Amino acid sequence: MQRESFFEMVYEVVRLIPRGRVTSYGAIARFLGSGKSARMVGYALNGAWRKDDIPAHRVVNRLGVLTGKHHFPGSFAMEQLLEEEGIQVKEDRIVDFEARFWDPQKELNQQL
DNA sequence: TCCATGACATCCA
DNA sequence: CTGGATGCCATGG
Repeated sequence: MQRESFFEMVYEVVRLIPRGRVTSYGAIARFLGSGKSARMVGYALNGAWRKDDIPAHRVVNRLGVLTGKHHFPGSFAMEQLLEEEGIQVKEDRIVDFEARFWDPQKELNQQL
C-alpha cells in the first residue's frame, strides 16, 4: 500500500534536483518505475506549484523546453528562476540541455 | 466501473 | 516547423 500518492514520490525526486541542473518528466517516470508514464509526472507537477518546496522549474520535457511555464503561478517566470540558478534559457529552451541534464536514475545510483 | 483529463514521449504526414 | 494519432496510467467525477 502506497502511503504517499504518486505525486509525493515525484515531489521527492524533484526536491533532490541539484541547483543549476534540470531533468525531464520521462527521466523521473523511469526512475519511479518503468511502468510509470511521463504524463503522470507532469500531472503531479501540476500540483507542485502549490508547494514552494518543489523547484518545478527544473523539470522540463525531453527536449529541454519549458512546456510548463504556462502553468506557473504568474509572478515568477520559469526562465527567470532558471537563469537565477545559472541556467541559460533561449526561446523557452534550456541551453546545453544535455550538459545540464540530471538523471535521477543515474546520479542517485552513484550516491547510493 | 466507465469516462475524461493531463506541465509527456514517439511516430508519422 | 506544425498537427494528428497512439501509448502510457493516476486521479476525479
